[in-house]
Amino acid sequence: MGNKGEALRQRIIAAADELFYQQGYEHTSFSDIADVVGISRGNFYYHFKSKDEILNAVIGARIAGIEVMLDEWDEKFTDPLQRLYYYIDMLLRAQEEICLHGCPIGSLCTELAKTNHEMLNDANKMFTVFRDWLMVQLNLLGVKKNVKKIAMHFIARVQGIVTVTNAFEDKEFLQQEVKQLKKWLDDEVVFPESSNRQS
Amino acid sequence: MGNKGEALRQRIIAAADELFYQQGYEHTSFSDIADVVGISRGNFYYHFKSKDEILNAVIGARIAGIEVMLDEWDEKFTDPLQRLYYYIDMLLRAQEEICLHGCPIGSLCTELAKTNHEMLNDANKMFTVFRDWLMVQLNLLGVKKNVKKIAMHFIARVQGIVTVTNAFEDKEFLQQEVKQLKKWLDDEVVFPESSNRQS
DNA sequence: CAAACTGTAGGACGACCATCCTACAGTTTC
DNA sequence: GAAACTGTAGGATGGTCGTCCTACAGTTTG
Repeated sequence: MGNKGEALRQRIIAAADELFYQQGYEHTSFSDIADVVGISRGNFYYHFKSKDEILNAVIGARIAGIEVMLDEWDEKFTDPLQRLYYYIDMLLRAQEEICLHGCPIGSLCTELAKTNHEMLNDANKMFTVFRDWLMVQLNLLGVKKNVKKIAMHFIARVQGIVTVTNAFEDKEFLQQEVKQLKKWLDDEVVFPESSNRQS
Repeated sequence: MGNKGEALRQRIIAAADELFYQQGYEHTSFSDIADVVGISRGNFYYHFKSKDEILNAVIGARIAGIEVMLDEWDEKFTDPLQRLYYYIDMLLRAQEEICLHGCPIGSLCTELAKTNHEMLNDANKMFTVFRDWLMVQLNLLGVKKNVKKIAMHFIARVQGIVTVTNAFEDKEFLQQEVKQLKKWLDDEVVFPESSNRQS
């Protein structure tokens, strides 16, 4: 059946996912993953031909995980504005991990860019999934102009908050920025008093 | 005299600085630096006792370099608003490098956080130098409330732009975000129409 | 000139890493 | 029950890394 092998494969991916987030991709060795999963080092090559292949599987799993999560959000909230608030509040819900390890997506992309890794172009698709979802919510809110730009801006705002929070290990900064980001969403995106400021 | 030795020490720091930016700290080996400088590998330990000591020297050199740069900006522009524009335009001036390697400060902090490196608390001082300078300029502009928060917010905005630009290797995104950041500076910080939005 | 110091070179080390290979146990298929 | 396949274990390999050590050339100091 290969059921047992597939289950182990999933456990390897899950362990690698967490370790890549906590320690970074390059800094995580096969031994690290093997220790967590509880299998032998060399046996890895039965499931994955190379370390890059694990990275590829982790990126795929993360993208799938994000899509599932966003579907759940869509079910949980009918109001697109509530969904966007929930997106921002993700920062609060994950504040401990963010303080310690930053953003799983942003920090991986930063690392892959540094090592000139070809898979950067796959990794940044994790952002794209969020972006597309954000665009849908903005559309539902009646935002007509510059929807894609606003969505990308949104993501960049979140990334900035995470980078600085992580660099200073400062949860308070994160908390006050979350408030400000919500205010921006209210004042500048949903109910722009004057003309649309996004140029 | 030790003059020759000191000169070489400076060349090592400069080479390490550039390589750490382009390749990351962990991913840069002694051999890499030695090749660039043109000296033997083992001889490193005459000038630096460990790799961490080079990192320490690089951080120190960067902080000194930033301080010199900001002093030059202060001389070049008398208007604090012009100085802040020039700060934002730094993104445009460095857009090629940002696309390829991100922010020298942000990406280093991200990496050090991942490896639980003690020197993160020294590295984030590079941000602090910018923050303090920003606070001075904001004060000169007559901003009285939340000056520190606005300065940190400023830095986070820049970091977000850099992270996304780097992840997507997208200079156009950087360019449009620069425009938006200037608009924010004008509308929300310098001439806030309604009440001060920074809470 | 001899001794001491400064600076450089390059090899040796032990550790770790990704990868490969072979051996072997368990299951399935014929 | 023999053959084939699935899955696991663990050692071997070759490379790279940070670090250490010794040798040596050049300069300075006595």
